[in-house]
Amino acid sequence: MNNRENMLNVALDMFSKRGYKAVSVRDICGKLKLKESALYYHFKNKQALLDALYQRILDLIESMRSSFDQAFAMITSVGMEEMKMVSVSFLKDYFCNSHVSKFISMLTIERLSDAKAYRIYRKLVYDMPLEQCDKVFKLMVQKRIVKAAGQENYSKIYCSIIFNAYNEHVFGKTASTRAVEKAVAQVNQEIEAFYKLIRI
Amino acid sequence: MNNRENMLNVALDMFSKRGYKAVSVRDICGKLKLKESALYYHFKNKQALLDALYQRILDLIESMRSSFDQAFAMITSVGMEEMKMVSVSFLKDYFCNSHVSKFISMLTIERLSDAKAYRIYRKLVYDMPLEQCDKVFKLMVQKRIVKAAGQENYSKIYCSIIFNAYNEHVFGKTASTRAVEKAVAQVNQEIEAFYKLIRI
DNA sequence: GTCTATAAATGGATAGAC
DNA sequence: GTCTATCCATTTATAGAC
Repeated sequence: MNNRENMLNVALDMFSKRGYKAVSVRDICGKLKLKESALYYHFKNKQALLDALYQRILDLIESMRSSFDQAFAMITSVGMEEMKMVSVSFLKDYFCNSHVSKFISMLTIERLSDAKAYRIYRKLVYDMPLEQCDKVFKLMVQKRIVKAAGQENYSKIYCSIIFNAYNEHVFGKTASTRAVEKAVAQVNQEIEAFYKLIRI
Repeated sequence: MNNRENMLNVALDMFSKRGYKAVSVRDICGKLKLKESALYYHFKNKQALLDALYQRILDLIESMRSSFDQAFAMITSVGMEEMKMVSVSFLKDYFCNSHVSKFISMLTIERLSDAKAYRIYRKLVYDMPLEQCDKVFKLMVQKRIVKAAGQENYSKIYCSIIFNAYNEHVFGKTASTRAVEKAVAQVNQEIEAFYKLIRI
């Protein structure tokens, strides 16, 4: 029953659907069945609520980076089945993670008018995924699993496929399993097609 | 000096940056150097302004569909250079078109809480592009330019590449030529890589 | 078609009691 | 930590003059 936590969770949920500016402190407190003054006890003002959420994402990104690195250290080879498994996990555990998904929605709105949100969005959606993919494809080229020619484009195309499936089927939907399954099916199919094109 | 037009243009510009709810009628009229009552002469209320914009996009989509169809009717063959040209034109004239680009931004925000915006967004960003691409790839398979195996995934992957380049470099930026050039460079490179993978 | 003036609602934020 | 009560700015929208 930590209300500070609740406030952050409810705020994230509402900001992710309508955007920071469009959600009032009254709205948030209404859902929490608390008065505004209760919220102002925990946060200096409305902006501080948003800043606290930004800090949470940054922490989350770092913790994901280290789990990624740990998992990668144990990889020895990547065939088609492994690649499909990794892709689906990437989609499900990263993009579709209920927290991450809400952050992406919120940042999608805020980045248009907030430079800080823009930087965090890029980190979460482009820089981090691309960085990890590059490591995997480099390994695959080294092991002579995929063609060396055109390797500098693999990560971008690969990430495009996954992010696009997320965007098309899951983005903005309230954690619908149906939507996730659709995205997974699309990723499985397209990643298989892509793998067949690049393998030696 | 048609003020109704100006109102729509300014509203679109502001909605695309901050979202419908976060922009006040005062903001819009401030930029127009008009009083709110002037706006309420042309539009029943704030919502009517948004509805008029939605109608504009729907009209724009239809007009684009017919230009696309006309251009397609004249195509006889598609080699690598043609494919790159079409891709760049797709990116520049469609997604980066200053009007379309603002609509995409606005709809990106509104679709999260507005079912109508969601439908229009899908039409503009997924359905229309995919529909056109399918026609081109079918022709390419028929002419034995690209491999038949995996053809059902070509359009999705192709559109992912282009939309992702748009999203990464252009989305949300105020019509920066620099940003467009970056996206064009990325598309050129990735589409070439993709073409080499699928050609016979 | 646009202006001034103003109503009515909503939103951010604080003081002080419990 | 939360509540009641309240303040003041912002916002949507309208009436009536020009």
